[in-house]
Amino acid sequence: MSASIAAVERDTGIGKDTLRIWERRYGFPTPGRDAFGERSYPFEQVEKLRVIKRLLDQGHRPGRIVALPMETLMRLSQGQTSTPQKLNLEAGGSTELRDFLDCVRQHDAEQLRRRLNQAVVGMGHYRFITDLVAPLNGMIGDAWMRGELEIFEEHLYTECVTSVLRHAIGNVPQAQEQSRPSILLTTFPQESHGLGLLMVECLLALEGCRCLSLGTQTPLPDIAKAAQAHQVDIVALSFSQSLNPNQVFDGLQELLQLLPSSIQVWAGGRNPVLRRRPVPGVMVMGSLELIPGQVRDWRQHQQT
Amino acid sequence: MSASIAAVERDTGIGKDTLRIWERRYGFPTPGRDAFGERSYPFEQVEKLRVIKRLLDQGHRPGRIVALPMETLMRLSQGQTSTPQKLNLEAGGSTELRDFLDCVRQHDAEQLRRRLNQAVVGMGHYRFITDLVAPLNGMIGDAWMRGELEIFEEHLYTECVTSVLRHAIGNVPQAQEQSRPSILLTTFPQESHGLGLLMVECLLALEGCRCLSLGTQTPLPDIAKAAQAHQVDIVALSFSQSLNPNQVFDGLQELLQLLPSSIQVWAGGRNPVLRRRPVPGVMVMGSLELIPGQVRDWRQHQQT
DNA sequence: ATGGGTGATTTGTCTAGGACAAAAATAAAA
DNA sequence: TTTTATTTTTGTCCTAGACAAATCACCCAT
Repeated sequence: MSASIAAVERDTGIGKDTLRIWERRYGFPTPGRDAFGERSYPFEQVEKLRVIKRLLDQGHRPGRIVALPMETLMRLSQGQTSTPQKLNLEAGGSTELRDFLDCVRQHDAEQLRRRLNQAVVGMGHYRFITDLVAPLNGMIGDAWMRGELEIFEEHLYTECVTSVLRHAIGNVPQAQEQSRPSILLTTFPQESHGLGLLMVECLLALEGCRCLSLGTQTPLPDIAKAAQAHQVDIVALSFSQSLNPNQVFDGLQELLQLLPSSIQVWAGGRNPVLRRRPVPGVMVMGSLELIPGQVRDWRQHQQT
Repeated sequence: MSASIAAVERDTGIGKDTLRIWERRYGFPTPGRDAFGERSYPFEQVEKLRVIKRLLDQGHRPGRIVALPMETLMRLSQGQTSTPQKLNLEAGGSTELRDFLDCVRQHDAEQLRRRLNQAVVGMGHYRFITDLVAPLNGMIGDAWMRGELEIFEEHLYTECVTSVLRHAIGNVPQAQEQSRPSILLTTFPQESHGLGLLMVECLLALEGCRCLSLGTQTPLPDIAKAAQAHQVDIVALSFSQSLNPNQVFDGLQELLQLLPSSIQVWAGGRNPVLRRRPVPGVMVMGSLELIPGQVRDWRQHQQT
């Protein structure tokens, strides 16, 4: 059971060049060679690389951790939470959130979906997203970071929430054709995570915006073309943690050049680069709660 | 207006290695160099590369087309249809289908969604998928191949259909907890196209199967883990044209090894490799219409 | 004409090691 | 303590060569 360098890149998100140079610099990984002299990564090393990737996303540096033994890495993973929000830590999430998490752990998709649907009705769309889905996403992400959750369990969760959210969006009264701002939603080509986008779409629709989603992974030139074809006021993008920070930064700058200055660019999501290295001209939405205010600001500013 | 090699890879889907070797072999592209000696691709060349990528997906070979002037490439794009189905050609699709296509061309998402929703109610779920969505997908794909449709227009279409389909699936009476076969649905990691999966999910749900979708892009080991954790009877996978045939073939074989032989693997989608090089042990669903029959077959076979 | 080999060509992906700018960490100065 | 300069770290790009697998082109026999 061993994988080619391309397969490892795909499964870990670490580039081929990087894998090769780690081998040279840090002495890990140490792939064998197949009959053709090509690198062949044993399964355990791929597992370890995935743990390393997690830790890198958390802020650790390669030189310090790549050569470490698996055991030490696991210990590092345990003690840490990606978002140092006191809220999550002190209570380990409210009891209600824990119930949802337990559904995921027990693979009970039916019940999870049922409860989510109840929550939408009970809490209303806005709070459902800000107070339930958003923190749950964080908890799921953290649990996965700590290795407590399998990837397929996260997928199952994502699929359930997606389905419920899409249904919820369908129930938001459609904005008028001419209502503004009209907003184009999508993600960059490498970004396959579409849940954040859906949450934003719902919140924007609640504010009476005209939403136009292209789904995930739209090439940059096409984002620009769509924005102009539909004459939108704002382009909203979502960036998950998994994205390469450089590509996010470069991509945003490139996109700004492709768009007329009259169209604003809003960026949100958990990707650390947004806070660490803000791109001039891009409005960074640090939190979902800021969205309604931003929409109101836009409208005020536009009326003048 | 010029792009780095990483940006070109992102926007065209052509790998860095490939871009460099085309330059050496075919004399195109001919990027300039920036202040650091790194390749800098002019905008027009990126455009041309995207056209080339389209033609490659259609079956053309690099050696024949990469060096050709833009004008010739455009002419090549025009005359061709990917699926030589007489049906599409002779009438250009029924007039009803054409109406939907026009909605896409005119960027009228609202009307498209409205009409799709009407169609679901009017035709029923089954025929909506087999007689409307499936051929429409084909027409949209062909139009894109011919360069008549922008990528963002295709994205908009996909997003609309996805939304309508998800809503439709919500209305299919949920199968009993214990009903069988229970089926796990997902795609391979490289495959981001989730529409086919949704169509299949809907058809299977109509047949009373217990569907469990993981969404797109699940790593192979996790597909196997999920299948065993949920004790499904069948793993159903969808493969679009864009996927690398090798990866499909290798991936399917690898998956079979990870799964116990009691779990069947069903594969569907437009990817040519499925028909050209069938994988022993994998049931290939050449057409959506075959699904109900296959489910019935499974049940009969299982009762014995 | 059509089906089935066989050799030649095409093509993507891998390998090697070197180079260097940008980011991050550390040390030094205010 | 804050600011500035210097060192280290780190990812990505570079060149150039190699080769297996897929595909084409050709010939032969049915």
